[in-house]
Amino acid sequence: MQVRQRLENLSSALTATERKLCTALLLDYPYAGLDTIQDLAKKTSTSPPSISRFVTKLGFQGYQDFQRHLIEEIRQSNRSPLDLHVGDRTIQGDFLEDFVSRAVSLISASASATTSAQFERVCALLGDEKRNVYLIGGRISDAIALYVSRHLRQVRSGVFHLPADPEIWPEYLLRMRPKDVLFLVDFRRYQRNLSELARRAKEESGLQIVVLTDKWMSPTANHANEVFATPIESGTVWDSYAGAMVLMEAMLTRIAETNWDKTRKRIEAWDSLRFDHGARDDDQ
Amino acid sequence: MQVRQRLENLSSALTATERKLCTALLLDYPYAGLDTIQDLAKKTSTSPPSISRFVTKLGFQGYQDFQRHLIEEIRQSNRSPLDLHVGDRTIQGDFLEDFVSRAVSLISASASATTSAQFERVCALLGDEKRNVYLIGGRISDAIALYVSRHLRQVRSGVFHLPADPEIWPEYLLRMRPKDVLFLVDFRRYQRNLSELARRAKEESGLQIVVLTDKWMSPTANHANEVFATPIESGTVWDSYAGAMVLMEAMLTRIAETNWDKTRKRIEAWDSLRFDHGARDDDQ
DNA sequence: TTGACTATGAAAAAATAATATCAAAGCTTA
DNA sequence: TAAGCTTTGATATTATTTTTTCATAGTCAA
Repeated sequence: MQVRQRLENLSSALTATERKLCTALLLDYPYAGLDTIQDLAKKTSTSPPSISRFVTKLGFQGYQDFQRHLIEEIRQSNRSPLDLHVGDRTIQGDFLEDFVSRAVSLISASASATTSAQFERVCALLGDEKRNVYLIGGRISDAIALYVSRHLRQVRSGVFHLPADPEIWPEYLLRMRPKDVLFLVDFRRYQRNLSELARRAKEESGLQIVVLTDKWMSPTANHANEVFATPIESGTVWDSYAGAMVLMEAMLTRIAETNWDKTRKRIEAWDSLRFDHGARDDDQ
Repeated sequence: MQVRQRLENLSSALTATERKLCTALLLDYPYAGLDTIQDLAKKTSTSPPSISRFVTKLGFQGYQDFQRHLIEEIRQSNRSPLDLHVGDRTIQGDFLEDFVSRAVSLISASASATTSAQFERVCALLGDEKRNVYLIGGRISDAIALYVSRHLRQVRSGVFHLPADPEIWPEYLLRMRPKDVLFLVDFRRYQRNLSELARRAKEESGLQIVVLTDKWMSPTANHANEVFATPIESGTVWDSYAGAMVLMEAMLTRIAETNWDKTRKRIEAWDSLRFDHGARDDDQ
């Protein structure tokens, strides 16, 4: 029987340490198990005895026997590297596997819903340090806005994540200049106050507006210069923002790579200033 | 350099015994070299010292070093499509498309690094309304924690997203009870104050700790009852949290579907209470 | 044929790795 | 809260593996 399967079979009867080991073994399967018992213990912050007991529990004679099995598995599956992956699949509970395949199609779809010209335009816009960037999202989608703003701040200055409270927005509205960019994330159930914000920002300062939304198009999109529309229907009770997330990661990567020299210096400077006890800075 | 290549390079300068070894190694490459030195000696009718000398001659530190190299070669040759990208920084062809294919492999990998039993356990834990849930993440990964907490709050009560400022944490620490759950998101560059938080929370209230991290395992994981380890290497300048994100979405979906009746009622009640001008509530 | 050299493996030594033991810590249950 | 059970890693022990040492056998040139 595959080691992998034994892990799965036993996984309900594992102790905390054993679960840690199980996780580590699966994450870099099957190579993690080819380390010496000491190295593996160190990497997983457990101890050799625990590992020894664990593999016994899995039904092997000992650690070396366990390793021989792993090697044998590799050898067997070598004929087609795909075997390993196919093996992976069957082990997963249906739910996760199923969910992942849906997410994968969403992601592919959201990439193809974006033209590379548009993608490049937005990257250039957000990467342009002469423009301030203001970001905000809806109740849930603000997590994406936060993710983008935290990354963007590592690349450039002039990034402002608007607070949730609309009372404070005017303060930002007053600061916006025509060259600036307002980046809105708004998925369905759209929030009226966001499109209100977009309208007023456009009216008062005429800045560029970029909206990340779904195919039903948030009303915010009416005021937008650029719209990323990503599919979000996962066929489950929640919408999935995975497509949007990957699109944003692609965008952030593009921006950072385009200005890599500057980015690198900025991150280095940033690191040297980090409070090492790790107080996280607030997005103002 | 590949072991194979080293063998070929040296093949003209080999003694009789060494040629025998060379043949045996190539005949069942690379697995023959994964035997113990004694077994290999027996199979090739040579002796351990000869083999030891031979691998030294090939340029390795010793037999174990030689084996490590072989394992690394196998690992390389079984690389997933994702890994193949690593290294070539400059993405040619369509940037987006390429990025997406990397993300897809990350997502599949993070699903296969999680056993369904573990997945179910964590879902049950976070879905259990008798337990309060506290969430927080690192500087960037807090976006994920935020995403999870916003969703979770639609499903159940007793969800608290900790603020970034550690000064305020004690207030939450005092509230934590043994049955509660602390959900931490911490990807590399780990933040010391998060593991400090985990340690103190564990010490003072003995609650359950669930950690979402990467394969290098945040120090936070030492205090954890459950660890989700997801791959994050995108082969670009930033790590990608897409795998983690999808895993979280799967989890949230699972939780919502399990308690669907309650969830539906909760969302309906929530909607009727919404300030329609859409002031977003703060995660306290 | 001899002597100088190399190649080789048996045996011993060393290094390394794995497991058993045990005390302490953690968890459960009454 | 205490007693009893389980889990855990430090330490000690044992087992295994690898390398060194060294004597012998083989090879080649003179």
